[in-house]
Amino acid sequence: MKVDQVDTYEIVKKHFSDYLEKKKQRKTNERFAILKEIFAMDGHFDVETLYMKMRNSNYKVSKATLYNTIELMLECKLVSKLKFNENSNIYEKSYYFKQHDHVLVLETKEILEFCDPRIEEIKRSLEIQFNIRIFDHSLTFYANTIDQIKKK
Amino acid sequence: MKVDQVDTYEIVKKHFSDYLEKKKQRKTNERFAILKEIFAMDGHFDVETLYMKMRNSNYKVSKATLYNTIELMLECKLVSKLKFNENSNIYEKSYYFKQHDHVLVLETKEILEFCDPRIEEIKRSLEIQFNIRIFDHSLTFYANTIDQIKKK
DNA sequence: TTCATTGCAAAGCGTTTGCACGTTC
DNA sequence: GAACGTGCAAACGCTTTGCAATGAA
Repeated sequence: MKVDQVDTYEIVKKHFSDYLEKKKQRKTNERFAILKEIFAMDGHFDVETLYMKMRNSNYKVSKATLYNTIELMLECKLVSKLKFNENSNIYEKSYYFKQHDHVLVLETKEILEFCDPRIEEIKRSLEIQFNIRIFDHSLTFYANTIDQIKKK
Repeated sequence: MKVDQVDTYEIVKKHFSDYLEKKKQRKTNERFAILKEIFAMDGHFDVETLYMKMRNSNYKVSKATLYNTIELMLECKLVSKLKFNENSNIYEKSYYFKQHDHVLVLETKEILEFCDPRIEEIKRSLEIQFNIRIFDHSLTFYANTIDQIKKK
């Protein structure tokens, strides 16, 4: 099922709204404007880009508010934070995507996504081996295109 | 074979020395003092801790030099950078350890290490699927101890 | 002698904080 | 009308940079 952007926004808006209510947080225009902007972007984004986009939109917000709001979205899983390198945090909207991992292609700066069941198997082995309960993971592969290899 | 610290230092010193020569970089006392300090520490370290240790040692260096030197060690694989969270970069000496991944245990702040051949299998699958050449990866699991689960 | 490397302090950069003002409940 | 949320600018913490002095080759 392909869901267009308007529908997507309405659904995540309800999700966010419910979360705010549950946490007794206020439903401000800023928060919904940010949510809308994030879900209108495709793929991944960083705070600076989001900030610029909102400057140019009809609803300007400060960076403080952006960070505060993204924090709320992280809590309710509408957004997830990717830790590719320590100088630039990248986020992605996450509501409609099942859990996945990433491949960074260096030359093209592409972020490929994949989902491999063997991760889950490794997780189970580790839980038994160390007697722990794993609740999250982060896996990123770094790659070159074949073309790049040939050039070298 | 168990290698004691002195031997370890002599071997990595040669490795580092060779690398500096190859890259036409100077062999300064600071660089070797930092190498010695890192390989005398066990496990992982952050820049601040290393800086403090060196302050109290008989060879004081500036942070600028520390960062510069660590950069060189990253290049020649004597040290690797762990990206657990964006506020605190953690490094580990890496010459004698084969490639491995990490499990962070939240309550105890333990860093467990493991090595699982299934990662290599996933890597090969991705290379074929996306027609790319993967040269590195980063995998971290986040866990709680079973005790912690029970307390909740 | 030459010029890479160093130490120091200042600058950068992304993120957080403090406070007065504005808005939701 | 009582907080909570916001914008702004200043503070933060880690890392990098600029520059004069040092020292490896």
